[in-house]
Amino acid sequence: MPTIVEVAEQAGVSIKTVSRVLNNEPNVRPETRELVLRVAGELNYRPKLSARSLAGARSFLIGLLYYDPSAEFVARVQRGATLRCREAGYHLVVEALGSAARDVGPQLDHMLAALRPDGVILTPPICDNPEVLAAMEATRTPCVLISPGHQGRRLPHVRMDDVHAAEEVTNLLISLGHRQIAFIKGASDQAASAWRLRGFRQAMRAHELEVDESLLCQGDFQFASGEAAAHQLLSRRSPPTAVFASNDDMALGVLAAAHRLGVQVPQDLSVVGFDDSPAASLVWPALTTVRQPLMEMATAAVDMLLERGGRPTADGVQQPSAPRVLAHELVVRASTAAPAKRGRRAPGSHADRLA
Amino acid sequence: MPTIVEVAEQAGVSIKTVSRVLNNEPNVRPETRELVLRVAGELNYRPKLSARSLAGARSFLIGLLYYDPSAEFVARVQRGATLRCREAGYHLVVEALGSAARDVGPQLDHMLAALRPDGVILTPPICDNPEVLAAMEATRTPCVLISPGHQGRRLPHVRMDDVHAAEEVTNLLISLGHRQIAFIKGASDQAASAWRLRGFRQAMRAHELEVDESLLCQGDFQFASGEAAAHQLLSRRSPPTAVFASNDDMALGVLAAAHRLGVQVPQDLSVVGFDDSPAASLVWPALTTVRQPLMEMATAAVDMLLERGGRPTADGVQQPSAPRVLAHELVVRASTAAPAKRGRRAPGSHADRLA
DNA sequence: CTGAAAGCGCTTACAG
DNA sequence: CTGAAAGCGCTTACAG
Repeated sequence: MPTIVEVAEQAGVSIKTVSRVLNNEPNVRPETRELVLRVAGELNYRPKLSARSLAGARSFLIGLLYYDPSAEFVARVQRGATLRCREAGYHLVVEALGSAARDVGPQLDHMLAALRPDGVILTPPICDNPEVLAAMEATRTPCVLISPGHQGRRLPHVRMDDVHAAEEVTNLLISLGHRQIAFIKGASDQAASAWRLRGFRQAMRAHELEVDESLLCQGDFQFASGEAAAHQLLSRRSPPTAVFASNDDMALGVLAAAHRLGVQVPQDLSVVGFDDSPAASLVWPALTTVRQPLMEMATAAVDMLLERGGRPTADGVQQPSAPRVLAHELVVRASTAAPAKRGRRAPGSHADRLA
Repeated sequence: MPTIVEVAEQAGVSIKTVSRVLNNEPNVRPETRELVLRVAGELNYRPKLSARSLAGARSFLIGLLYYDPSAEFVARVQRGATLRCREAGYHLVVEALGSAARDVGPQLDHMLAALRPDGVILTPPICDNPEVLAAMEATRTPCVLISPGHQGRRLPHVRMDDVHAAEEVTNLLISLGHRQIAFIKGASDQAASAWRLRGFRQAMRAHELEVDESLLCQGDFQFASGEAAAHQLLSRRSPPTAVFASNDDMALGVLAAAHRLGVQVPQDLSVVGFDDSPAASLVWPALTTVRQPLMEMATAAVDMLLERGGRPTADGVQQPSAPRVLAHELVVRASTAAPAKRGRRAPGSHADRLA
C-alpha cells in the first residue's frame, strides 16, 4: 500500500502539499492540485485512518450506540447513518450496549477513550439514560440524540412530532365517522407514550368529542398487551368502533384478538398502529399507521455531528445545534374504514348524540 | 486523557514495560505487572486505538458488510458480533454497501484501505458477490462469510444446515398426517432456495411420498409472491392441506390469502415458514417456522477472525478455518395441525392411497 | 503558494 | 526480566 511519501516523491512535491490537496485545503496552485490528484489516483493511494487520527484532531469515526430497540429501528437508523458517513469520508462504529444498565458507564468510557469518535449518535432508550448522558459530557464527546424523551431534549437531537402524528391518526378516524375510539397506551416509562396520548386527546377535544376514559387501556408496546386490551375492549356491551394502538406491535395484537373473536377488520373495527413496522404491511388487513422518518433522522444526526466537529465557526464559538423535527407520514392502508351503520352503540351515549 | 508515558512515569518503569503489561505479554515480573496495572487503573488509562493501530500490526477493528438484507437479519448478526468484539477489545465498523452493485468494488477498496480492519464479516447476498470476494482477496483481508451460497463455500464461513432444517419441517407436516403438501420456492438466485427445496424433496422421498410437481410454486421471498401462490393453490380442485413456504414473508402472504378466501388456518390449511422473523410470532395464528442461529453465527465468525488475526501458529502457518455449521431450531406454533378428516382430496390421488 | 521539522501515542525490533 | 531507540503515516504549527 502506497503512503503519502511515495505520492509526494512521484509528484515531486512535499508531503505537506499532498496533505493539503487531499484535505481540500486552500493555498495550492490549481496545477499542483491536479498533479497530486492524478498521481494519487494512479497509485490508488488512500490515507490511512489511524495515521490521520493520531496526528490530527479528528478520528473520522462516528459511534452509533443502541440497546435493544426493535431491529427495524436500528436497521433504518443505521442505513441512513452509514450512507451519510460514507459521503463524508467517515465510518460508523456500532456498539450494542450490554443489557445490564449498571455497567453502561464503563462500557461507554472504554469505547470513547479507545476510539475517540468525533461524534456519537444515541438512540432510545439509552439516549435518555442519565449515566450515558453523563459519560458523554464527561468526555466532551459531541452527540446527537434520536427521538429522545424529556431527559434528552436539552441536548442536540432530531425527532419527529409524535403529538401531531397522533392527532392526524385520530383525525382520520373521526373523519371516517368513528366516535367510540379506544386508545392503547404505550409503555409508561417511554416519553413517546405520553406524546401520542396527548395527540389523541387534543384531536378529540378539537372535535368536541369527549374521551371515554374507560376506552383508554394501558399497554407496554408489546404484542400481548395489545391483544389483551382488545379482548377486554371487544367484550364490552358497547365496544369501540375503532382502536388506536400506540404502536404497530400492539395493533397486531388487536388484529389477532379480532380475528379470534370473529370481529371483522375493518368492517366491524378499524385498527391503527404507529411506526410502520415491516409486519404492518405484511398482515391482513394491512395496517394503517404512521411512518417515522428514521433514515432521514439518522442522516440529519450525522450532519449535525459533522457541522459541530468541523472547523469552528469564524468567531470560534461552537453553537450547539438546534433540534430538528422531521416530517412523518400517515400511511393509510386497509385496516381503517367507516364504522358499520348498524353499530352496537350503547343508547344515550355521547356518540349517539353526535351521529 | 493520560498517555502511556504518564503511566510509565508514575509507575517508574519504561513505556515498553507498560506496553507489555497491557498487551499481556510474558517476561514481566508479577510485582511489576501489578504495579503497572494499579497505576493504569488509578489514571483511568486507556490506550488510544489509532496509536496502537499505526504502530502495530492490528487495527482492532472488524468490518461488517451488508447490503439490504432484512432488518432482523442484520440486527441479530450485529448484536452477536458487537458483543463478541467487546469481549475481545475489538470494535465493529458497519458499512451498508450502496445499492448499485456496480461500484461495490471501489467502495470496499476505500473502506479496507482507510480502516485496515483485521477482519471482515460478509453477509448475504454480498458474501456471494464475486467483485466483493475479489476485493477481499486482493487486499488479503481475512474474512468470514455468514450463510454463503455456493460461491462462498470455499472461503471460511459459518452457516446452518438449510437442507436438514427443511427436512425437519417437512417431517413435521408428514407426521401430522399431511400428504398433499405444497412448496413455495424462494428467489432462484439465492442458494438457500435450492437447499430448502432439496430438504423438502429428500424428506418426501424418505417417506416414499411422491412430490406433486404442480404443487411446487415459484416465489421470490416476498410477501406478494406467497400470496399469489396461495391464491393459485387454494383455488385448485384438490387444494393442498399444507403449504411450506421457503421463508416467513411468503408464509405471511399465504396466511393473508387464506384469511381472504375464508380458509381456516390451521384447521383447513397448515402453513409453515422459515426464518422466525419477528412477524412470525405476531400474526394470528402464530407461524410454525425455523429459527436461524444468527447471533451465534456472528459470534463464531468473530472468533474465527480473531483466531486467524491472532499470533501466527507455532509453525508460522495460517490454517484457513474450517467452516462451522451451527444448530437451528424448529419452532412449532399455531399454524400447523393435523389435516381435517373430511378433506377435499381428489379421488384416486396418491394421498388417498396412503390415507 | 510551498516546505522542513516536530510530534501524535503507541509497538516493533534489538540490545542488554 | 527490562529499556532506549526507531518508526508507523499522517497533521500541526511555523517559517519563508
